[in-house]
Amino acid sequence: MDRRQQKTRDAVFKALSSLLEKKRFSNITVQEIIDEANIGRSTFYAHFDTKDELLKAMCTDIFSHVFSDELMSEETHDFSGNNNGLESKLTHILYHLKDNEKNIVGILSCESGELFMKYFKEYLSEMFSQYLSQYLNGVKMKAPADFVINHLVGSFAETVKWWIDNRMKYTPEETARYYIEVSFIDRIIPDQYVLNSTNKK
Amino acid sequence: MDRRQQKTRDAVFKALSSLLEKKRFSNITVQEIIDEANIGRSTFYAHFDTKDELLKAMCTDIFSHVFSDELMSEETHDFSGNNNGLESKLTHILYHLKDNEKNIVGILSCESGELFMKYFKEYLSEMFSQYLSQYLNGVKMKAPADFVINHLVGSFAETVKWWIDNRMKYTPEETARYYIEVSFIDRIIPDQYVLNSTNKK
DNA sequence: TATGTTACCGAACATATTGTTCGTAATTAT
DNA sequence: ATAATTACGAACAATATGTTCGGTAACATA
Repeated sequence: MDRRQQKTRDAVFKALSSLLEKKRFSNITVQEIIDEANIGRSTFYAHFDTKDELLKAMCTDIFSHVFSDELMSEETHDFSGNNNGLESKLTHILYHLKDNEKNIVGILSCESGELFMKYFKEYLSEMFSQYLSQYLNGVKMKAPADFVINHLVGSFAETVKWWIDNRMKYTPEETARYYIEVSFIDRIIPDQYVLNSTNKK
Repeated sequence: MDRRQQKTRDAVFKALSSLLEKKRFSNITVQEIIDEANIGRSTFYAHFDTKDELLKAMCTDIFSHVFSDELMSEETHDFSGNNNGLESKLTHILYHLKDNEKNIVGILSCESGELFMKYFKEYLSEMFSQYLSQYLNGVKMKAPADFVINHLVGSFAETVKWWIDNRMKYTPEETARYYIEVSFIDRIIPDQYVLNSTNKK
């Protein structure tokens, strides 16, 4: 990619991020973004068709780092704790989010976080579905499977939002622990399963 | 309130509700609302300063019915189940939401639900805080109290969204049951507490 | 029924935002 | 060096916002 393109793209992301700290997304004008990023009007529209596309691109950019290929794979080598690696996966996500702290805080603050959360949940949903598929059949619950997934995704997203709203004053490990503590994950992935895990085919 | 005012207000709410079924809130213009409601331009602005104020008024209107005074009080006479009336409270909320189904489905559909959810959570948060204040001190958990409240509120809100997205095909009782099933409420309000509840001062 | 009040109408207006076009200048890759 | 790509910025049409105001209709009260 041309350096100029990358430079423009970065400037726009940074500008939007900065503006989001002060006002909500829908009340930010393209002109403000242009001024803040210090680029030409036509340049903006050469990069993004609309303001919405810009936000989408920005979220996609962030999540491509947060949800790395490694993370999305079912193979995890950390089985510490009694939830078969899930907790370490979540901790991992939180660390990556912290790396992007400057951008994300802007997006989430000032009542504009809903759009970010929407995209975030899409990624989380895929991760949880893939990860839990091996367990869900064996669990006896009244609630439908999609409800269970939705619940786990939604409440982890809420956890992240709470964490960021609290300026990340808790460590990723603590935060992931809190989530596991209030979730019912121990009823889906019982300790027993971990003990027998070496015997699974 | 003047009948004309009420009539105009209703027409605007109905119009917005209808438009929200087709497109997201931020892409709806005041002109479209005016045309759909069949009112004069100046009339709209006499009622609402901005489009945002309109949505807020509409949500407040709905929630004033859903979160009735009776519901918000700590005194509940239904202690069936082992969660000291919480489940029946939630079921109650779901029934009221179903009464407003026509309006709510419009608000929640087409990627515009986030704003509704925001206001919804504010009400839920107050309810849960008030309701759980008597229990939280006695529970031994690592997670901070505000995290716990946030988790319960967020995941119930997610439950409601899931329920509505599924066209309310489950009954309020079933849905509340699913929520209680995946929550950790039984660790906050143990059965034992209910048995002793007649002895509390 | 008469009267004062209030709400609605709708056209017109200034202002602001959006998204496009195009000729020119600067930067980049080879 | 040079050809291709990108950024610039002014100008533009189209659309949306929020206000003003004179006239009309509906309301409450007596």
